[in-house]
Amino acid sequence: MLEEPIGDRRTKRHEATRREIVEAAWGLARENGLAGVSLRDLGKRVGMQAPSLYSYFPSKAAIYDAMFSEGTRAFLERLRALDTPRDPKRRLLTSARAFAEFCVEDPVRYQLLFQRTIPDFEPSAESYATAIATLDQGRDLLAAAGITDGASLDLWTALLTGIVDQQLSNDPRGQRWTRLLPDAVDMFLAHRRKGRR
Amino acid sequence: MLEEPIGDRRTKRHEATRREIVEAAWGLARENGLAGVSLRDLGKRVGMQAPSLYSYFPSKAAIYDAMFSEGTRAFLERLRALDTPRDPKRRLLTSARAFAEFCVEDPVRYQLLFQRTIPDFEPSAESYATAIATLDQGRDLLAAAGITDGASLDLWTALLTGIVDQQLSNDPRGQRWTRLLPDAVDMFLAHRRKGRR
DNA sequence: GTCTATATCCAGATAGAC
DNA sequence: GTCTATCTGGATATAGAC
Repeated sequence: MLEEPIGDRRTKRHEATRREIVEAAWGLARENGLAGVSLRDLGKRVGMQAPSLYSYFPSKAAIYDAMFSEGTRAFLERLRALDTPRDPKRRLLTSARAFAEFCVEDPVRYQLLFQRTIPDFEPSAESYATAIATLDQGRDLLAAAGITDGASLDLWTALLTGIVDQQLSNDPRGQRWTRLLPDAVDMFLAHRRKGRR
Repeated sequence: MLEEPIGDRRTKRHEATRREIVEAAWGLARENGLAGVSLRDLGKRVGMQAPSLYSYFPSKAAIYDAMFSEGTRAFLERLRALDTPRDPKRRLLTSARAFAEFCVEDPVRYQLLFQRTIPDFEPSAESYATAIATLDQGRDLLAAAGITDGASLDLWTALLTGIVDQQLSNDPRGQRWTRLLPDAVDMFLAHRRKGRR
């Protein structure tokens, strides 16, 4: 029972460095784009030579994977932290705003999690499972707002992701599209009411 | 007046080869992704060595640029060929369908024209000007359907591009989202009528 | 764990013979 | 116009000394 704490300390140090590397990778990605992260630059940023990174990650893809799983975890926490107003309209708007804010506040994370445009990167099975569970959570959230049928879900996700996408593409630091969210919710819910009559 | 035809013939041959190269580039892009077009592969495909391509284009970016301008030209022609029904709803649906079809029928072209995710490629000033003129044409088309105020335009473009984007990302060869277009037009126009009351 | 040195591969672009 | 040969520079990853 004497060596265990030492092992723990080593493991902790190791873990801390891994986190440091991932953090630096986010920084590089925000500066040069996701595809612009090179192991040379990354090593430089954390103060080691590129090959030393292989003591912490078996490949570059593993670093992307760590970023991906960190992103999904953050998204899940954000969803869980939502309060759920009684009014369905408020409920839908709350979740829509949460999603839009999450996307807009970090475009690179949005790209990694939701756009999947990175060459040669597929999330590991483990990371992917977490992501799926998170999307289920999102679907539950919409169900709580009364949206359960497939066509409605598809129309709503198109509308919401369209707003986010236009915002990020055409006005990344403003609110030109996100401010339309209340209007979009009104439009969508009114249409659904009409459809049910 | 004797040498001119010869010069013409040379120019024509040159132009034909340029077109052949661009055509091959589209093919490669569809197979390996836009970023996956290499001059080596491209040369192989048209039956010459990579350096020979420089007799036809001054750089790789110039090839992308030729593709870009070809794409915008095709889009412009598509818009011009639209008939414009009297009924505003039909008019909006017609243009929406035309846009969605144009995007979905060639995802790589969509990516090049509308997503701009290519590393180190910016359209030349000339190509860009054509693109802007084309977008103006699109805006006129929406104006003809009665959409002129900024917020409405933004909401509509978000909805339409959201549908296209979800279609391409999640069901590239199906119609899961594009079939919602009539529903989307209904929803949007009903909301506008309500807003005007 | 970290380093240097290197392997391996691929890219775009250029030089110069023919 | 087309070729071969090469330049220049980038990437990920590995070998092996310390």
